[in-house]
Formats: sequence, C-alpha cells, structure tokens
Amino acid sequence: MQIKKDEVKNAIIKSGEKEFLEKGYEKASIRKIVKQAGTTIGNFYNYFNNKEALFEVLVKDEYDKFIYFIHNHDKIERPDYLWQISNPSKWRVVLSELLSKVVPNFGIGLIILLDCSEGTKFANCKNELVNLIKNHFIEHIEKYNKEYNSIEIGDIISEQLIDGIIKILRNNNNPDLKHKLITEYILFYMIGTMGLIGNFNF
Amino acid sequence: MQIKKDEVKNAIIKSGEKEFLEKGYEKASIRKIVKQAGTTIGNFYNYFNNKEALFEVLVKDEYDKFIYFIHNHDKIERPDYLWQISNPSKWRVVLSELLSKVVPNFGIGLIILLDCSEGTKFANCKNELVNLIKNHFIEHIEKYNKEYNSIEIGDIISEQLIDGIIKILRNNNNPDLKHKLITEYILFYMIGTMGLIGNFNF
Amino acid sequence: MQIKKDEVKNAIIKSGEKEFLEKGYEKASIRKIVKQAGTTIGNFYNYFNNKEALFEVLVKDEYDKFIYFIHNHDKIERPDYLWQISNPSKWRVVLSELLSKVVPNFGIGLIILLDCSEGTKFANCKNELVNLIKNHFIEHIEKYNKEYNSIEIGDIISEQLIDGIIKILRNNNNPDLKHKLITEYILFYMIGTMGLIGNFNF
Amino acid sequence: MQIKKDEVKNAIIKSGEKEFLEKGYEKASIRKIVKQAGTTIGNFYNYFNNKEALFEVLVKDEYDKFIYFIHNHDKIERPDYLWQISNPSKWRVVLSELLSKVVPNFGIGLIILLDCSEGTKFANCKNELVNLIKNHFIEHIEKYNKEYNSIEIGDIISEQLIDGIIKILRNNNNPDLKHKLITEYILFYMIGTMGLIGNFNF
DNA sequence: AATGAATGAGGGTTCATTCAT
DNA sequence: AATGAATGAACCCTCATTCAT
Repeated sequence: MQIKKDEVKNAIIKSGEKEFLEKGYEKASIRKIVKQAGTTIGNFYNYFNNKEALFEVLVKDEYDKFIYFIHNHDKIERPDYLWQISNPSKWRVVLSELLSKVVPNFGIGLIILLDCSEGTKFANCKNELVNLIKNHFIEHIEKYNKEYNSIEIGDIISEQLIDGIIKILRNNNNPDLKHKLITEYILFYMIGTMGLIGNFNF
Repeated sequence: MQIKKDEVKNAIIKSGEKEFLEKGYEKASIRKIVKQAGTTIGNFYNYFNNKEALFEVLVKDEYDKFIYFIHNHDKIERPDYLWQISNPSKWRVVLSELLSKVVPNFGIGLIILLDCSEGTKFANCKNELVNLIKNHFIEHIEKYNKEYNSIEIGDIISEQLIDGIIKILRNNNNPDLKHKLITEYILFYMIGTMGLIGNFNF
Repeated sequence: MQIKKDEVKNAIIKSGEKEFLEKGYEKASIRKIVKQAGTTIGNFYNYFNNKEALFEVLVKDEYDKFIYFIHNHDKIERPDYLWQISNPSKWRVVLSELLSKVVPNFGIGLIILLDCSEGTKFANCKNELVNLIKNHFIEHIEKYNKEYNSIEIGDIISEQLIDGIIKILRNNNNPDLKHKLITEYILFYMIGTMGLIGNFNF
Repeated sequence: MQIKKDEVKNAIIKSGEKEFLEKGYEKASIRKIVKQAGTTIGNFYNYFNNKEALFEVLVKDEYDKFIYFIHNHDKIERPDYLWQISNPSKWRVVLSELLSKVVPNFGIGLIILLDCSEGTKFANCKNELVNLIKNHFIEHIEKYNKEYNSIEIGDIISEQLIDGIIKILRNNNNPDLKHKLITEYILFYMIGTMGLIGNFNF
C-alpha cells in the first residue's frame, strides 16, 4: 500500500499544482483539488495538515533555493562583464550561455512560489526578487548616466522583468524554447535599459 | 429623491471601484462594497441587477472606447513614422507628444477593465489588446528583419507592454509622472524591439 | 417586519441560551441553535457576526455588572459585621435580608457567564470571583485563627461556594426558593468556615 | 510481542487518562491520544473497539467498586457514631482516622468516572452517589431537626460534597495533603450541616 | 428608496471509525 | 501488531442573490 499511498498523495500534489497555478492560493479550492485527484476531503487531511501545507510541499524546494540565492547573490559570480562587451550584438550568445545553466532549474514550483502565493507566508518572495533587480538597475543607471531623470521607471522595469520570465515559464514547456525566449527577453531588457539611458550611439 | 438616489448609486460605484481594483472581480465582496458605501445589501440590488452589473457600469465607457479602438485601430493615424526617425534619441520627444493626447484618458476604469475582469464577460479584453500589439509587433519584425527567429517572444512582449502600462497607471496618480513613466516605458519597448531584431548599428 | 425580525433574533437568543447553558460554549452547535430557533445557518449570520457574538449578547449585561463589582467590591458596604454577631443563629435573618437585594439579579446570563464560557474571552470571570472569595477567606482565617494550618482548603471552599450558588441558580426558577436556598447555602459556608477554624465553643 | 503489546496498550491508556481527565469524554480526541501515546489511529482499534472502550478500561475497576459500594453501602459499617461525639472539636481526629483507610483508594480512575463521563453510559454514576449522600443528609435532618424547612438544600450540599472532593483529588498529588484537605472539607460539611439545622448551642 | 431577513451552496477543517495491507 | 488510507458527517463561517416589508 506504500505504492497506493504515494499514488494518491501524488495525485493530490499534481492536482493542487494545477489548481494553485491556475487560480492562485486563495481562490484554489481543496474540494476541487481532491475531486480532481479522485479522493475525498477527509482523506486530504490524512496527507496534509491544511491547505497551506500542500502549497508548501509544492514550493519548498524552490523556496530553499530562493532563500539561498537572496542571501548569496552578491557572492555569486556577477555577469557585469556582459555590459562591457563593446558590441551588444554579441550579448546574445554570452547571455544564452549564462542562462543555459540556470533556466533548466526554473520549474512549476518557482512559478507557484513567485506568482501564486498571495495569502501565504511566501507572498513576499517576488517582491524581494524585484527589489534585488531594482537595486541593480539603479546601480547600473548611476554608473552609466547620472543625469537620467526617470529613475522611478526602475520599479516597473524590475517587476516586469520578473513577470515576463514567469509568463514565459508558464506558457512554454519545451526546454529549448523556454531557454531561447528567456534569453531574448532578458536581452530585450538589457538593450532597452541601455537605450533608455542614452548609452548607444544610434 | 433623485438626488439622494444618485448619491447612493455613486457611493456604491466609488466603493465598488476600490474593491474591484484591489481584489479583482471574483474576490470582491458585495457585502464589503455596500458597507464601505454606507448602504445595505438589499439596496444594492435596487441599483444594480447583480455583481457583474456594477462591474459593467465601472467599465462601460472604457469598454465602448475599447471596442471602437479595436474595430477602428487600422483606420486610426498610426505612429509608424516614429520608427522611421533616423535617430532613436529623438523618439522620446515625439513619443511624449503623441502620448500627451491619450494618457490622460487612461483612468481607473481602464485598469479595472483590463486587469480586474477575470470572471466577467470582459475577461478577454486584455487579450484582444495584446493580440493587436502582437500583430503589430510581428508586422514590424517582418518588415525590418525577416530572419529574426524568435518571433514567439512577441506574445510575451505584447502582454508585458500592456501589463507594464497598467502597473504604471495603478501606482501613480500624478498625471505628469504618469505620462513621463509611460513615455519612458514605451520608449524602452521600442528600443528593446529594435535592438532585438538587430536594427541598430551599435 | 421589525416585529418578525425581533422574533427570529429572540428565537436565536433563546435557543442559544439553552444550548450554551446545557453544553457550554465549545460544545454548543450553531446548527442546533438555528434548527431549534426555526431558521437557517446563513440567516444566523445576518443577526450575529459569529458564535461568540451570540454568546456575548447573552452575557453582556451580566459581564458589565460583573466588572463593576470586581472593580468596586472593596468600596461596597461589606457584611463583615455579620461575623461579629454573637449568636450565629441570628445570622440567617440578617443574611437573608442582605441577599434579598442581590439574588433577584442573578439570572441565566450570570450562569452562562460564569459556568459556560470556556473557550471565550470571558472564561476567566469565574476565577476572578473565586480569587476574590479566597482572599476574603484567607483574611478571615488570619483574623480569627492564625494557627489554622490547612489554609489550602480556601481554594476549594471558595470555588465550591461559587459553584454551589451557580447550581442553585441553574436548578431553581422560583425566586423565593432560589433566595432561600442561597441563604441557606451561604449560611452553611459561614458556619462551616467558623467551625473549621475552631471559633465555636461547641 | 505480548510485552510490546502491553507497552502500547499501556501507553494508550496513560495518554487517554490524561486526555479524558483534561477534556472530558466528548471533547477528548482519539487522534491526540494516539499521537501522545506514540502510536497510530489504526492501531488504537486493535486494542480497543472504540472511544468508549478505552474509557471503560480507565474506569472499570473504580466502577466495579462503585457499584459494589452503591449496592452494599447500607451494610457497610456506618460512621454514624461520629455525629454522636459530644464535642465536634474531636471530629477531626476521628474523621481523619476513618478517611486514612479510604482516601488512598481515590485515584484518577475515580475522577474520570465521576467527572469526565458525560456522553458515556457511566454518566449517571456521580448522580447515584449524590443521591446516596442526599438520602443520608435527609435522614440526618429528620433525625436531628424535623422542623428544618429548607430540605431542598440537600441536593446542592450533596453534589457539592462530591464535587469538592473531586476537585481536591484533581489538584493535589501529595497523598498527605490530599488526605488532610479531604478531612478538612468533610469536616467543613459536617459542621455546616449541623449548624444549619441548629444543632449547636453557639 | 431602503432595509435586512432568508436561502442554499460552498469555503477550510476535525472527527470517530472502518478497512486493506 | 501495526500502518494510515478512506469515508462521510459535522464543525464555524462567507457568499451572491431573492424577497417581503
């Protein structure tokens, strides 16, 4: 029955993943999750202490990695040299290489953690990430163009960078396509940022 | 009584606007709307047939304009010449001028229509808009770089363009700041797009 | 419908009174309360915010008096002279007279407050009252017999004094009987206390 | 296995004892009992048919003694001579001597039987005991003061006598203290009773 | 116009018990 | 002997909506 048990538990997890992904934590319904998983409400609570416990299972691994990243991102090798490449047309290949190591780790758990966690204790993860990006953005602006006077755009750009990546992950299962699109998307942001602060001689 | 009636109706509308904006259609609670409006649940149904009817009022004008725009956008004067300006550093001023006529019309109703309508019959508006943008994006790509091979990025970029504008509208009440940020944001997208398809001689 | 409304509300209150009195707060079932009141669960929440709100209505008046009593009991005329009456056989009439002013105020609300409130914010009321009695008991012992060496009995006697009065109130609706029994019961406690500490020349 | 079995069974019994004692039969949770006992819900039902069966084990011995006592109490040597001791100040020592034989037998099982059995078939035990006491009380009254006209107080006094002893047992683990307090408490009741019916020449 | 009473479905959760392994 | 999966009823509570007054 060990097998049987795991079957049901996995069915609940799978079903919960789908439900949380589609509706977010708060709108997700345990009754619907268990029905889709082919079991009963009472049985759900044999596997999980409560709604949030199921959510946590879906998100735990990604959350641990996330926390590690938040705490150590300044020690991690930074791709600052990217910006110093004289010809931005060469960014793509370098960026693609860089991302090839990390994008395969971006799974459904990460999407749920960042985009479906309102109402849980994980709700703030996306904000932390956005703030990280924003700080880099501001640093970057100050380095390349002290006179740029619409610095508030950093709030939007940072959040949109994250949201865009989430959307790509949501809508593309093919790993290669996923990788290609994220590369293009970040490239788009780099070019946009450089252009915005007047760093190109068009 | 007519006066009183409008007062109540407007109070409900104002309160509903706030609730829908904050929580979205589905999570919004009529009980909370009427409490905040200083009236009662029963009275709500004297003014509106149901939850969606209130939503519709909040969104009607913007929706009509939206439909008109969707149906006539190909007849509307297009800012294509923008792209033909040789020096992108001059885009900002032209774009700003262009937007100064339209941004003041972007109000709360538009945000609600595009970003808070899940669960209503308006849920698809944002998608239609996104598709419009996407089609322009694709046209543009085909015009300037037939070989660009990550055309799928158009889905993301188009949706992100809309979402970013919505975020700016949500978070900035000051009209000038709003206008400036949207200008910068669209500029950012234009530059990013051009860069992505290799249209700059960096 | 004002009348109708009060009917239902009163029916719920009456039914809740019965349920709380019989089962205590935690075991009481809203479903049973509303069924007994002839209405539905949903409707219950039109009259009361939640289970505890109904409880509070049942208990509010008594609680206010209770708080007033706790804060002011030391200013209230104390029946200490009772103890100084040389012949305890005369206590009964004095005590009865004293109680005749207060016992009529002891209603069902008081029983619920003191004896059915576990699980609510009122749960500690009985304890406060018991402690008051206990302190008086200890004062009394120290005044009349410093050598009495089973002072711990005060815990039990104090709580039992309160519990006994609650039981009398629970089981007797007739005001005169109620008054007579409480008189006898307190008399019993006074005699017991005096006897215990050896204050009688039997 | 027999050894292991008893270990588990005893762990459940110990854990159940604690849970029933603290919460009473109805509020007690089998889930919490087995968790505290370090076993599982399924295994519980290998040892006990159901919740009440565990309760019965905890209470069985005391219940048998109780039934024996109820059926034979009139044949048991009665401490009536106590009352005939001319000087009540001498009661304490005689009573203490009497109780020293019986109080050590008052264990947790008795508390549970009398005070935690609502919802079980044992629920009426306390009442039977109370009625016994009450009958003695009435006999006593009729013997010493035929004119006493608040005979209904016997209901309360009898129940309170039992409840007080239960409280002492609940709150005191030290055998000597337990014995002393019960002695004082019953003395208190004897004095109170005698005083109430005017049998003292104060 | 205004009130809020009434309904029934659904929300998350706990429970004692049964049963297959 | 031991596990815990499975069930179904019950717990308190919120919801949008209807309706009588």
